[in-house]
Amino acid sequence: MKQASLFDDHQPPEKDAHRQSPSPHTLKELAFDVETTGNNPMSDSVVGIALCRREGEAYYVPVRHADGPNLPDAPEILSSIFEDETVAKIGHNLKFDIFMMRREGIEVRGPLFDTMVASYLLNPNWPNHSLEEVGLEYLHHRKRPFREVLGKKASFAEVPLEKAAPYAAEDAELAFELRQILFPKLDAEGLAQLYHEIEMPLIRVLADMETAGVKIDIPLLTALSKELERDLVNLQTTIYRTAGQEFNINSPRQLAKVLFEDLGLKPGRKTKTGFSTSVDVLEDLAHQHELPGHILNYRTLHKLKTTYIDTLPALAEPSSKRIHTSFNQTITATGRLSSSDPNLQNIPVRTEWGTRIRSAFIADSGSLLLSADYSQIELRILAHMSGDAGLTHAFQHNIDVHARTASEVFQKPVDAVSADERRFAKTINFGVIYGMSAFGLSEALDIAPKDAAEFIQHYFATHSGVKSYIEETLETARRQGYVSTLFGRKRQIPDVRSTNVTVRQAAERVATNTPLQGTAADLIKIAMIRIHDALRTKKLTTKMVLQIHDELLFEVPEWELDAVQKIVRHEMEHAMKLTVPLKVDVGWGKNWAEAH
DNA sequence: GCCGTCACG
DNA sequence: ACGTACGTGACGGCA
Repeated sequence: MKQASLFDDHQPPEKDAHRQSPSPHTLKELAFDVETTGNNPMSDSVVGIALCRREGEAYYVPVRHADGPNLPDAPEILSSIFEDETVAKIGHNLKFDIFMMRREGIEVRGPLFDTMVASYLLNPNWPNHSLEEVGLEYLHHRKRPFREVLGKKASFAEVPLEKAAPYAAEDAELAFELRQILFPKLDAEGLAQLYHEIEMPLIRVLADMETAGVKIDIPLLTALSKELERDLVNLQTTIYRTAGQEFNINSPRQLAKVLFEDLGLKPGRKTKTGFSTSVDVLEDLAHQHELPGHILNYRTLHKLKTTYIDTLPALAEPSSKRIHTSFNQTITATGRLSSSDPNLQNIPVRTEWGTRIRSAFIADSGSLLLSADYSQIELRILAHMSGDAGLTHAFQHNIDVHARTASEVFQKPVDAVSADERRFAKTINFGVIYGMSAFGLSEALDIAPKDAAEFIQHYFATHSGVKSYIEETLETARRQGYVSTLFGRKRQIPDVRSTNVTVRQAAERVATNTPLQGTAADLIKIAMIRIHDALRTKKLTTKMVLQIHDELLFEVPEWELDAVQKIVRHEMEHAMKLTVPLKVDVGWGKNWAEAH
């Protein structure tokens, strides 16, 4: 690849070298890449910006290099280009670039073409859609490692310009060339609509969510930490006394030795490395000995303390007390988002301690947190996609779907279903979504595999629509090698053709689950885009702050509560027109625990 | 850097 | 006989 830049001749640039750039108004498409001091959008700053408008012609505009010239009027030039709605912006991971440009006071406007997201839609199974990987795959271009360019310098700003400029220019040109390759592929794969109508608009929504962040109550977490520390010390003493020795409770290996060698308890499952000490094993052992119960308590509290209570305050912005997660758009194989650094999609909820931790997620003064979550979204999608008569009828008439499943599986009137039978049915309904096996269901219900097989048989006997839907999905997967969501998102599942039974059955569960989980992901993404739009159009200052797969969390000024509640409910319930209604539960309060 | 474990949907 | 529910991310231990 030709690397053209303003500084190809390795001469220091003229003071107004950037004026060699063509007039922004002649550009219709612009590939760009922002070079930064690091990769933390909250704390790092822009070093320079690479631009490419045609093959073999890339420019680098230094902004904050140690060796200058750092073009004093670059911001005006750049904003006139980047804020031009008629210029499509091409980049690899545009969310990051949008962030960094915002930090420079420049809003990236116009249509987006993100080559990282394009690569993700083409193959969501890939673990890594970095520019290095994607460039290698589609352009057979081996990118020079950033580490190598950085050398011993602490920041890209200290890399000499004659070295920095060609490197940066290459990134912008790579994005430009990837766009030429990936655009036709998206079209050919039927992914263009999903890309342009969902994934690209979503980038700005996610950027705004990450910028907003969510406020935490640090004094509350500090108090919880102290209380938890006392409990843990007490538990540790109890554990050492009960075990008759001191050991590292957090070491599965040392724990296994204590339980299965020193105390002689009967081991359950084995892992690759030794006997398992996981929760289901310890629960069984708790019938034989006092120790496993204490270990389980210790593990739970230790997990909550180290992962959440002690970690979150350190990650908050000191001035605002807000936490800014990353919402990753190109990670999951099904189309869901993921959240990291920190993960705010796995904040505890199921226990009393979970509630206490959620009460530390708070709204700013004068505002409330509003939570809106889809009720049984994947089962409703299953009803729609399968056309199963019973499931569809239940949702259309707002009937308790788990009780109804119980009545059919246990062959008794809905009114006669016991709480236990309903719980069983709920697990079975989850099992259907996961592509259940008799073994998996037996583990989940703690019953014999034979009995689980019987439940499954009863289930499919009374849900012929679901049965044939799953059979057709698997047949389609075998024929075309992939499965699709309602909105056309694809996931390749080559292993459905494997001759290895275990591998094939695992692939079949994936093939069953992916259209359901993936359609739910499409649906909430549509809702997020429309809500984001509606909030802006109506000039509301409410901020969307979190997405947790089937739930959206908003920070709402009190006087906007009524209006926002209506918008959120409407957009979530009408994101797609299905044969069954979508139901959304809305709640609000001063903290996340109250909002639920 | 991998493993086991466990937090969530 | 095998070895199994679907999708994630983060922690501590250990090599």
